[in-house]
This record gives sequence, C-alpha cells and structure tokens, in this order.
Amino acid sequence: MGNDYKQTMNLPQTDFPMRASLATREPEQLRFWEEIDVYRRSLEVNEGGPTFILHDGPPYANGHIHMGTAFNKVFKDLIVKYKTMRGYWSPYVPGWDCHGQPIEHQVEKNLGPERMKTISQAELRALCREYAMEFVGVQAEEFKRLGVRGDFEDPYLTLKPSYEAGDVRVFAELYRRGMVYKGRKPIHWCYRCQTALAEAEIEYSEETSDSIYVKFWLTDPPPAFSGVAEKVAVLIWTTTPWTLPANVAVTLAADAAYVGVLADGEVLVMAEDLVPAVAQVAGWDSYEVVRDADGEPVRMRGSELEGLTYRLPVFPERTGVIITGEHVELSTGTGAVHTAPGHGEEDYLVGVRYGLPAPMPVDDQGVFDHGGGPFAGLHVDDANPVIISWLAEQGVLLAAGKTTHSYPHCWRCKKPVIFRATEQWFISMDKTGLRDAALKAIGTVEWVPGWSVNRITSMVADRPDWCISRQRAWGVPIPVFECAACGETVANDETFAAVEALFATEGADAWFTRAPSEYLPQGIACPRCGGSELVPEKDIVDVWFESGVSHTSVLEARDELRRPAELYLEGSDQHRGWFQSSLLTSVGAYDEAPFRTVLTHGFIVDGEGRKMSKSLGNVISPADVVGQYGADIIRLWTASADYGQDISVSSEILERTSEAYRRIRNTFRFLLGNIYDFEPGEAVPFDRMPELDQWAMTSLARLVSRLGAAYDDWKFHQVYRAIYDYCVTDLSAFYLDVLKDRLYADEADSDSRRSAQTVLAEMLTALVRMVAPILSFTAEEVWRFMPEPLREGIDSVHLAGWPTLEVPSARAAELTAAYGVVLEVRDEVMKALEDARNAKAIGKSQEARVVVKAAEEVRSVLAERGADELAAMFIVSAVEVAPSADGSLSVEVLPAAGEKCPRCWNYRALGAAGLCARCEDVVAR
RNA sequence: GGGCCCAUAGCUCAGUCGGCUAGAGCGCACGGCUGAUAACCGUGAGGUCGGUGGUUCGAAUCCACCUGGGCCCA
Repeated sequence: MGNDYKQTMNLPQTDFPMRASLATREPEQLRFWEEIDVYRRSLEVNEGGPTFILHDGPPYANGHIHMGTAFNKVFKDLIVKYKTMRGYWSPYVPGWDCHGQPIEHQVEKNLGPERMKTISQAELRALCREYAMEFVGVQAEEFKRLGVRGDFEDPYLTLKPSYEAGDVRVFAELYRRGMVYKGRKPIHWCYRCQTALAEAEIEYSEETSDSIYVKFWLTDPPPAFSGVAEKVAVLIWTTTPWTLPANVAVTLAADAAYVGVLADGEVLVMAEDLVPAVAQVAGWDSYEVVRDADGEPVRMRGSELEGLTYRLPVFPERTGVIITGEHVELSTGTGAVHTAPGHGEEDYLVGVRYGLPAPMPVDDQGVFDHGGGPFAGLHVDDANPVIISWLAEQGVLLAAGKTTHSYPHCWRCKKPVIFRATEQWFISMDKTGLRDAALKAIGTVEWVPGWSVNRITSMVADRPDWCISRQRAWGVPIPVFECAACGETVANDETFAAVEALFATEGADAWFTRAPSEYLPQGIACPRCGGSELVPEKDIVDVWFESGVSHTSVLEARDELRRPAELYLEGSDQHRGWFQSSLLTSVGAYDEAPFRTVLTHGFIVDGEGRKMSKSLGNVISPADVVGQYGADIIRLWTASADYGQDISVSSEILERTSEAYRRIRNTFRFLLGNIYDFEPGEAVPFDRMPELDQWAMTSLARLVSRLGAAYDDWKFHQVYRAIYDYCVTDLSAFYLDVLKDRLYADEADSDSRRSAQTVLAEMLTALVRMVAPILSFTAEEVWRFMPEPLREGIDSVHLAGWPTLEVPSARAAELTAAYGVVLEVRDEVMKALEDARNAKAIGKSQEARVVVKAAEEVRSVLAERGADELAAMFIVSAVEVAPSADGSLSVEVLPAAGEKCPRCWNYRALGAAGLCARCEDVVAR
C-alpha cells in the first residue's frame, strides 16, 4: 500500500536508544569522563572567568551514603555544573569528616574489651585512620556513581596533616584574641571505666533509685510565712542524694504558685499543685496551708521567692540561693529542684546563667574528696544510705522512699554513670564580643530560604559558650601544654608555631608519640613558675571545631580555592552544626563570615512525610535507586523537589520521576532522529523561516532566559518544571506534532524542511546544555549521538557552555501574542475533533476539516496566519474561518474533502499520479 | 516542654497587594493513531486549599488555636 512511498519519506533516523538502561549505560559515561578528565577540563575551559566556589561540607566517613547525602551532593553538583556552563571557574573539592567518637567507638567495638586494654593510643589512632579511609573510599565511589564531579583525586580530609595544621592556626588565633578559656562542665562519667562518655555511648534503662524529700532552712523567710512558725524551709525532692554535697541553689518555676504548708510546727514551701502528693508521701495526718487575713492561701510565684537564701543541707554554715529556671517539673516532686551545677546539664546551664559555682567533690574513681565534708572518703555507690540517715539525724529529711526511672548507663560496663563536672576548654561567646560580631556577620550573608536567617540568628543569640574539648583519642589535640610543676597552661606564639609545623609535617599523631622537647624551641618555660617540663594537653578538640575551620584548612590552604566561599549548602540541621562552627571560628579569627550565601535544604522523608528509619521500614537507599532506575533519576528527583521544605521519596515518586525522564529522553530522541541529514551550513536564517518556526524559536529563547533566571535564583524545581513542561506542552503536543508532515513529507532539501531542522537543531543544542547539570549522564549520551558539526568539536556537553539565542524582540512579542490566540482556538478544535471521534465520524484528525466561528478580534489573528497554515497547526485537512453570531468561539467538524494521499496521508485533491500536489512534486524529483 | 519551619487534586509543583466557577503536567479512565511505536496525540473525571474559630463586603492567601510532620534544643 502506502508503504511503497515510505522510501520517499524522510522518516526519523537515530541510534539513540529509546530505552535508557541507565543502570548499565551510566558507567560508560563515567569512564568517558575519567578518560578525558572532565573535572580538570571543566576548569580549563573557564580559566580566567569569574570564580564561583561552592565549599563542600564534609560528610562523616562512616557507613554508606543515604538518600540525604545523595540529595545534598547531587544538589551541589548541579549548581557547580550550572555555574561551569555559565562560564564560572568553579572548582569543587569534596571533603570528609574523619575524626570523632563514632569511628573511635566502632573501632573499639571491633577490637573488643580485651584488646582495648592492651592497645596504645597511637595504635588505636592508626586503626581509626584505617577505618575512616575505608569509608572515604566507599563514599567517594558512591558519589562518583551519582555523577558528582570534583577533585576526588585529592579531596580534603580532616585527618590530613595540612588540615590538622589549620586547626592549630585557628585555635592559636582565637587563643591570642582571648576567646579561649578553661572552665568546668558536667559530663557523663563512668568511674568504673574511668572515662568520659559521649551521648551516643549512653544507654538508658530503668533503674530503682532513692527518692527523698529534704528541708532546706531559709535564712530570711518571707514575712507571710515566718510569722506562722519559727522554722521555714523550702522542700526539695531528689533521686540522687549523693549530689547534695554539691548543692548550691534551689530552682523554682518562675510562674508557678508556691505556698507554705504548716505541718509539725514547721512551714515547708512547695508548689501548690503538689501539696496533696507531698502530704501523702510525708504521711501527714493533718496539715494546713498558710493563709492570709482573708483566709486565702498565701501564694507566691517562684519569681517572687527568687533571691532568698537557705542553709546548705550538708554545710549549714554556708548558704545557697533560690533561683528560677524553665526545667522545673510540676508533675512530680515539690516544684523545688535541688541544683548542683557540677552534677547535671540543666543545673549547669542555669548555674552559668546565675554565675553560680560548680563544686565537684567527687574524684575520677567516684570517691568524695574533702569537698564532700562529712562524707569525704566515701564512694558514691555507698553514699546514699549514709547521706539519708545523716539527713534524718539533722532533722531535715521529710520522707524517703524508692522510685524507678530512666537512668543513663555506660555502654561498656552497663552500670549507671554519673554526671560530673570536669575541666574543659571553651570558646567564650561574650568575653571578646564574639556573639555580637557573629550576629553582625550573619547580616552580611544571604540566607536561602529566607527563614534560615532567623534560625541561625536565634541559635547564635542563645547558645552558651562553646565547649571545644573532648576526652577522646581519635582527633586533633588541643594544642597547648601544661606546666608539670604548677599546672599552668603554657601556650604562646612560639609553641603554636612549633605545633603547627609539627602537625603540618607529621600530622597530629606526633603529639602522642613525640616529647615536647623534640619539637618545641629551646627555652620555653612556664610563665608562672618558670618550670620547663611541659605536658601536652590530653584532650582533643570537638569535631565541629575541626570541620568548622575548613575555611582555613581548605579554602585558604588550597591554591584553587579562597575564603570566603560563594556558597555553603547543607541540610537545615547544620544551623546548629557546620554553618555555626564555620561562622564562629571565621568571625573569631578573621572578623568575617566564611560564606557569602548559605543555602539550606530540608530533610529526606518518606511519601507520608515521615523520617526514614529502619524501624518504620521506609528506608530507600540511593544504591538501590541507582540500580533500578539510574543516577539520572536521582538527579532529576533532586532537581524536581522544592528543597525549602522536607523532601519526599517513595516508590511512587521515583516512578513518576522516571516517567518524566522518559518523556524528556524521547523528546531528545525525536530531535536527534530528525536532524540526521542536517548540516549547519543548510540552516535557514530566522527572517526566512516560516512563521511557526519563528514562534518556536521565540518560545525556545523564552525558555533559555527563564531557565537561566531560575537557576540563578536557586529555584531548581522551577528549572525542572520549565524543561518538562516545554518538552510536553510546547514541543510534543504542539510544535513537533505539527512539524511531522513537513519533516517527513516535504522534499528533504527544501527550505521548509531545512527551516524546521534548523529549529530542531537549535532546540537540541540548547536543551542538551541546559539539562546537562541535572541529567548529566543522559545529556552526555545525547551529545555523543548528535551530528558531529553540531558538537562544534567539543568532547563533552559539560564543556559546551550555556546556549545563546537571539530572537528579535519586537517579532517575539508579536508572535507570542498571536500564538496565544491560535493555541486557544486549537484547544477548541481539539475538543470538537474529540466529539467527532466519539461519534465515530472521524479517526485521525486529518480526516476532518473544520469551520471555526469566532469574534472579529480572533478572526483577524487567524486570518493573518492563513487557512493552510491553520490546517497544518490543527493537523486537519482544511480550516475555514467564519463570523460567529454572538461573538463566542465554536468549531464545526466536517468530513475532509478530497482523498487520502497514499504518501503523506493527508486528505487532498489527488492528481494524475494518485498523489497530492505536494507529494507528486516531491516524488517527481 | 522550647525555637525555627512545613501542610493546595493519587504524585510533583503554580497560585504577586486577600477579589472571576483554585491552575499545570504526570498518573488514572476513555478514545485515537500505528511513519517518535515498550512511543506519540486527544478528551475526561479527580481538590470542603490539614482542622476549628476570627478579621473582612470577600481568605488557599491575614490572625489565633488545634492536628499531623520535619530539623534543632531541652
């Protein structure tokens, strides 16, 4: 049949596969990029261009990457690639956070308790390094598989000597500026294992404890109570009697009502709500609440009692003070909390606020020293019964019982741990105005999305001093010394310089294997006692401090980078973490923020918006997605999400993303298939193109500028949206569909077909570049299937730059307006054709001719296009435009006149050869 | 418990200073085509804009509270 004519048609030809098979094909692109060293080349092409530095926040070198890390890295990658396309010199140096408790903990678990006992710190550190390096390797491969481009040959690692030297440099500067001080802070301590424990090493379980109610005698009771009885006490409740020797304050709830209860001839002050419960525990047969002249209970708010003093229970010759705090519970106890800043986190924080001392009478072994007064020499394990009976003897114990509650235990020995204040190193927020300077620096930075600035501001405004020391093995030491003779800290420009040099050449390991005399200059002595024997500080630095100094260890240290960076980009948790530690160390050392813009994204959650967890069974791993769908699907998903909120992944979302991908891929395939015989020399200039092609060029130009704006504005989901809608709506559903007749049936070398191909080539070369930052693999694949001349001798799409497209603006505006009308009419025509199809009047639209009745304004626009052009655009055999009686738009569908041309399948009057005039003409040649 | 934030069709997103019957694409249903064919085209059905109350002539949009969710802290 018509197949005879098939050979005379210009049907699409391309080897570009319809099916992506990304999981198997992507590795080929990876090898290609490796071969041509695309990262290096991406810098070379923009040598001398403006610089854009996205500074990578280091993930922790432990375990495989998850969806969150994948999202974050791909997000960064598409920004770097976009900037590269726009001509920016944009190096990307990935980094890893290699020190810290989780790795040390894991290594310790692998070793087991027996070997741990015999291993040296140096050996332990070597094992930790090995462990970290293994996962740096694992994650680097996983990132590369996602298409992430960067200097994976030479990433930055917090365990490298050059990095560790930067830790010293920043610490030294902060120290010189007087921001670093030594103070005390309570930490979890296991006296059996003789070690500090991190929060992650604590296991909580139920524990039965003593529960006692103790009277603290007020020295100057409020008159309302003191008139009633001679002795007035504030009644506290505690489950840790052994912490009473360290008591310095009682904390009340500022807004709660407190009353005096008269029982056994004494007034006991407690929260009104808790009086009945206390009466029951105390076993009072009768009691009364102190009342005023009107018979109303005397109520005082916690804040009114603030400032009163009382005699310490264990040291009656000293006094404590009543304060208020937010952590006071009014569901149990008395509403008055025994406060020992040396023994509790909340107590410590409230103590800092009130400037209270933090006595710590318990030593490393858990034994009271002389600070324990009458209990000196007693072990805390044995102390409770002794203290309780002592309190009873003193007449201050109201009641004693037992209670069960959740209590922290050591992960190693499984025994209860204690909270114990120890010497720690701090960075002061206020001594030298760091807080104010940081807040000021926040104002110089662009925070995206906008609410981000509120979050960082309130966190910096409210945070306590930064405790930067850890009692650990795997990290960078606090680079100071202690005088062996008098305990004074020894640290000055000379020692810092020597330590920095030591770390730079041998790494921080040397701190643990070399004696200070080997690397410190001669003559360093204790400024207080003149002692010359110096002991290196045992504590290491908080890992947040380490990663925080990357502005120095990486941005400053590496030739291709500089401080400040244009962009930091991390999840919203980093307001507390890296954004802040980077900001504080940079402002502290250099008086300025290390970044110009900070971009924050939400967290990855499941389809219901819940976080992913093993227990919920909703975890999706990037490796599985790459295996099933391919990295480009992860990349497309990354771009499609509005990162300002939490980002969902589910199998449905991935399925949808994958369908969208196929749509884009097929658009590329169609474009490639129709330019197989096109040479750029045959391009038709804009002003000689048919109007429809001019419109297509206009809409492409609009897309180019819209995408540029969306990318520049960090609105990547709009980029995705615009590309996708363009492929579906502008191209597939309209322009490309309309073009088929011209492409397939017109003479191969005709101006009309060459014009169409000119447009398709423009679309292809522009789209492939604009999509490359996102669909990095597919774009590269498309690039390799493009006709050689269109590639302009460029190996990789990633080196091809951003498209430039000029369309006369007056003509563009004219066409945009006119085609708005045409497309509206087209919609109506489609509806009418569908009705006809449903009535079995027609099958394909060419079988119909239509009569469009419209108002004058519409008719004039249509008339300008011409009936033939309208028929082509509506894909019908003929269009007739007629006035409409009421001005409304309506469409009448009639059978096509003429017969089906066996070559082009349009309904036309057929000539002698049995073909339509156009086809007859084409075949004749 | 506190701070910051989120909530529009099954999915991903639009909805400017509050103002026509809340939009798009996908998916779905139905149909067409068989020269983009494990493609392509068309039509259609889907939403009490998380809930309640308030401000207003009028609220998806402003306010309060609640519910659910996220991050951080406690």
